[in-house]
Order: sequence, then structure tokens, then C-alpha cells
Amino acid sequence: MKKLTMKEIAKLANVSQSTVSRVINGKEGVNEKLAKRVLDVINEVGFVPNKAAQTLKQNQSYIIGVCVTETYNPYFVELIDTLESVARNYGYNILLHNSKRNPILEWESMENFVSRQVDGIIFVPTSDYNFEKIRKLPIPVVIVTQNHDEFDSVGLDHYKAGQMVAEKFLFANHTTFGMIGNKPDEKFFGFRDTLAENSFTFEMDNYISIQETSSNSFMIRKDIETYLECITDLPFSSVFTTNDLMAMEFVKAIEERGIKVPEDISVIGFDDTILSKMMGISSIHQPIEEMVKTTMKILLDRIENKVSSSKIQIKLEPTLIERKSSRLK
Amino acid sequence: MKKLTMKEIAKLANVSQSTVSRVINGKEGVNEKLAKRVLDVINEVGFVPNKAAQTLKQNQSYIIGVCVTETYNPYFVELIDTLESVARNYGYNILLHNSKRNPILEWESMENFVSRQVDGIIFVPTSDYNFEKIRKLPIPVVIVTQNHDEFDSVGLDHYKAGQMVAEKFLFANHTTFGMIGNKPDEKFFGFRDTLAENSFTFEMDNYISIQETSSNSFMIRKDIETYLECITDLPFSSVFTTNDLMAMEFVKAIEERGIKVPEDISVIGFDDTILSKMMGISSIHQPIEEMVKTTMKILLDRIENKVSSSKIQIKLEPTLIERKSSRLK
DNA sequence: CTGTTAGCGCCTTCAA
DNA sequence: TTGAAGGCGCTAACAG
Repeated sequence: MKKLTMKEIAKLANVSQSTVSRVINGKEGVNEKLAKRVLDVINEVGFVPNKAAQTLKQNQSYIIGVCVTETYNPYFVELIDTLESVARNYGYNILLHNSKRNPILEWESMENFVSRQVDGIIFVPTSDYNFEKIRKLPIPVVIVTQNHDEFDSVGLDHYKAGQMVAEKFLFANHTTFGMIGNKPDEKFFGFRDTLAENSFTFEMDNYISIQETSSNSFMIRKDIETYLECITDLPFSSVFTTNDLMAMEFVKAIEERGIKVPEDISVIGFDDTILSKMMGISSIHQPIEEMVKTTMKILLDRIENKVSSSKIQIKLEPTLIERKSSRLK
Repeated sequence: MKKLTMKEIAKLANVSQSTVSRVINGKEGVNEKLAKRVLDVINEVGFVPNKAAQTLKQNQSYIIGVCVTETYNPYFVELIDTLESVARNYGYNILLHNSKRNPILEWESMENFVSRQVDGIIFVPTSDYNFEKIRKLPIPVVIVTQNHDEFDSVGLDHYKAGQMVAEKFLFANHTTFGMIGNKPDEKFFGFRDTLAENSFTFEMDNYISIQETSSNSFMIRKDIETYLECITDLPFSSVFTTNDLMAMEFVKAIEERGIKVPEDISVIGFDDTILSKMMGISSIHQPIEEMVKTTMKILLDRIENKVSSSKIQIKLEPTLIERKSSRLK
């Protein structure tokens, strides 16, 4: 079966091409009989209009470029899935790229988005490396899962999440605290500050640093093992991790060493993904659906209005989901 | 920053638009000085050509439509990720859809692919519901992870996988066998036939049926609970599951009932995903990279040659990855 | 209410 | 070696 064009539909239906166009786009003022004849032909031969031509003509592609940093973390998979569904409801397609935390790939993705004439971009930055260039893009951009002043962004109140975890640990009578992450960030500050307000000092020796490049389970595990090999006893009885992957690998690593969760140590992860669910690890939940819907709404506003008003930052509320990995000490 | 066109680049570089086009596409026979002038302008203003226009003109989009049935199973996530990488290396983009095992959504995706002028389609069928229509599509199509006579397809030798698992269980002295899946399929037949060859009959009562619509952990778990509630003792000491999600939910369900893996029962899953890795469940490994590369090669061949030769079916070799969930009885 | 026409940005003959 | 011109499929004035 060959690809059909409106011209051929027009010939088959014995009308002009513009009439076919009008029928397809539901413009009013078309004779009912003619319209029916056209629709019959379309259904019979299974015609669908050429979106490349529409894009060219209308200067609008109905594509949204999405760039994430990884897919090892199921959290991002759910994010992508939700983005696709929500976009579909608005008549948009998703063009997906994975920067793999590589700024070069990230910029390539952005250029490809421009080239493909996407109407807007939603992305999870890998760093601020490309920010200057991205800000100059002739397309609206919204950052998701993180907040940045120079962009429209929809994230989580990470500081508050850190506070919540600290409060939980304090309430459970813990007096020693650890953290696992790539580097100190908002959730760390929330965690540390709350401890400080309660007269506890967070010892930086208790910060287990995971390399930025360690995205999959295996590499995270390696970084954790490196830490564990350097110590004799775990110097903390509670630990907060930057994501569920880290929580999971930590739990597996210490259990192999005979340390029990939650008897010996309480663990709280982040993202509330299938990983923490299946391992029974407490975790900070992010409202993905709300996040995606908000992001999409902001982006569509920008696409339609094209007015430049000041950038908007939205921080959603975290929730702590308690499972069996944390308890009173 | 506004979107630029070749015309404007041409003006800036003081050449004709066709010269800009020639430079961009690396056509030979352009004066070096001119070419440099053009490239300088392009780099300076960051011009990227409009792919919608190229697609229209060249009747080729360099997009491949990909439709999967779900993303709950991390196996498909890895598949998508690999597809994106491999496609990118060939200069192609991926247009991703998730049919969610819904034939209506599946067909919508196909129509969208046609509309978007994709050069080829790679998909995981949700059923044979749309096969007739899909076969008539004016675009080459390859099925992945499953084999079907009427299409080019790249899958796994599921029958052999079933055989391998049966052999493993037999070798470990098991005499009672269970299976968990949506419905009897090739891997079931391989499993059952091999048992039969060794004088064991597979009891259909031991087939735990998961509804086709139960794709996420929660729903799978519910189907398993329903089964477990109907029996007093587990009538088998070894069980083979259609995917790792099912294996994982089964293990969690029976452990809550005090049944121990592998002491009381051996479990072997399918797909060798992060789920079986983290739970220590033995599983059948699928060579995703090889599968994706093969699929892409076949598709690109079809795109380029446009010759119709007979359809090709490829079945890759399964491998059994042994972990702690299976052992000698 | 319907058809004719111009043009979106690009590539590709064709002519110079 | 370079430029001018036509046309890919579609939409949207404009004319009838």
C-alpha cells in the first residue's frame, strides 16, 4: 500500500484538495453530502494527513521534546510514561532523549529538538553546563524534578523532604545520622539544618559519596562497598539516601555484612519507586502525576501565549511513605 | 532567539540558498572560501535545518516508530533505551508509544506513525488484533521480542527456554512443577514437553493464570493471592514464571506465608531484569543488545532496499542465569 | 459553499 | 562553481 496524499483523496472524492483539508480539519461550511463523500473515501483507503507538511505549513509540530538523565531509576520511567499520556491527551507526541548525564549528549538532544521543530521542551538537567545556550533556544523550556531560577521549573520541595526525614529519625530517638548521595544538595541541607536545630551535628564523615557517573545499581554498589571497606563499624544508626537505588544497594550491602534493617539501622530512600516498594524501604514520595500535569500546563501556556513573563518555580509537597526499613530505636 | 532558515543564512553569508544547502549536506563542488563563510555563519548563529521541511522534500523522516506494550517490566525499558542508542548511531530518532496492551491504542499509534512519516516501525504486539491492518501499512514493520510468520520478527527461542528450565528442575530432582503466566505459550510448551519426555506430566491445575490486563506488580500480586487462597499446600516444589515481575510477586507472596525459597520451592523467572537481580531470583536472560541490533539491521535493510522478499524470523538463544532461588531438592 | 493560488523550508535539477 | 526555479503535502487567504 502506497502513501496517499490529499490530492489523491480529492480526486477519488471528486472535490478540490482544499475541501478535503476542510473536512479533515473540521472546518464548518462544507456541504454535508460532500463531507460524507470525502470521509467515506478517507475511511476506505485509510488516509492520514502528512504531519511533516502540516508542521511546515503551520509552524507547529505538536511534538514536545523530553530529555531525561537516565532510565535506570524507575522513577524516570514513570515520569516519561506519564508525560506521554498527558501529552497525548493534549494532542502532542513526545520525542524522547536520554542524556545519560552527559552534557554533550544533552546539547545534541536540544539541537535535535530544534531541528525537529518541537513546540516545547521538558527536561531534567544533567548539570548547568548548557544552561546559557538552552536559555537562548527559540522554544519554551520547562525543567522538571528540579528547580532553577532562570527557567520555568516544577520540582519537589527537597529541603522540606530533608526536614521530614530528619524529624522522623529524631522522633525515633536516633542520635547518629548518615546520608548517601552524589553531593550535598537541598535535601541534605534540610536534613542537616533540622538536625542542627535539635542540637545534633551532621558529621560529614557520615556522608557516603556516590559518583555522579554512577547511575546503575552496579556502580552505586561499588561506591558503597568502597566506603564500607574503610570502616569497622557503621558510625550511624539512621541513613537518608538520595534515591531508592542507593537505598536498595545500601541495604543489600550491609545485610551481607550481617547488619540488620531496621534493627541495627533505619533507612529512608527517595522517589518511592517500585524498588523501595518491593524491598519494604521507607521512602519520600513524589507526586509524579501532579508534577507532570503542572509541567505540561506551564509549557502549553508558554507555547500559546508566547508572552514573556517572569519565570515560574513550583515546588510540590513531599510525602514520607513509611515501610519496615525505619523504626524506633 | 528566533528560528532561522537557510534563506537567512544565505543572506548573512552573501550566497544563494542552494549553496547553503550544499554546504550543510556536504555536497562537493563548493568553493572552499564560500563554504567556510557559510559554516562560520551557521556556527555563529547556531542554525539547524528544519527537519519537517527535509522530511517533506526527501520523503524520509529518519524517525522510527516504536510501540511497546508496557513499561512496568524493566525489560522493556532496557529495550527502549537500547533502541534509542542504536537508532541514534544510524542517525535516526525514535518516536515512542505505549499501547498498554490495548489494541485500540496500538492502532492509534500505528496511524500516528504513518502520519509522522516514520521510515519504519518496530513493535511489540499486544495481540494479533491489528495484524491485518498493520500488514497493509505502507511502511516496513519488524516485530521484536516475539516471532510471527507474517512479519519480519526478532525474538527469543521461547520453546528452548522452557526446555532449559525444565531440564534444570529435573536435574535438581524436582518431581512437581508449576508455572505462572498469562496463558500457555511457547515457553510453556517447551517446559511441558520436556517434562513429558522425562515421564512427568504437567498438571494444568498447577498453572497460575495471570490476567492479560494485570501488568503492574499490584495486579499480578492480586491474581497470585487469589490462587494461593484457594489451596492449602503448594502442590509443586518448582515453578517457572513468564516474567520477573511474576516471579518477584510470587516469591514475596509465599514468603509471607512462611514458605521458603529455595528451601521449599525453586523459582526461575524470565527476562533477567534488575528485579530478578535484586531479589536473587534465577532467570532466563535475553540478549537485548543483540536483539535490538538485529532488529534495526533488518528494518534498515527493508527501508533501503524496498524490495519485497520473504519475511524473516530470527530466534535468539536464551541463557539461564542461576541465582539463589533455585537449587537441588 | 467550493475551487484556485501562494507559500511554509528545503533539496535538486537545470541553466548560466 | 553558483544561482534560479520547481515542487514535496498541506493550510489559509482570496475569488467566485
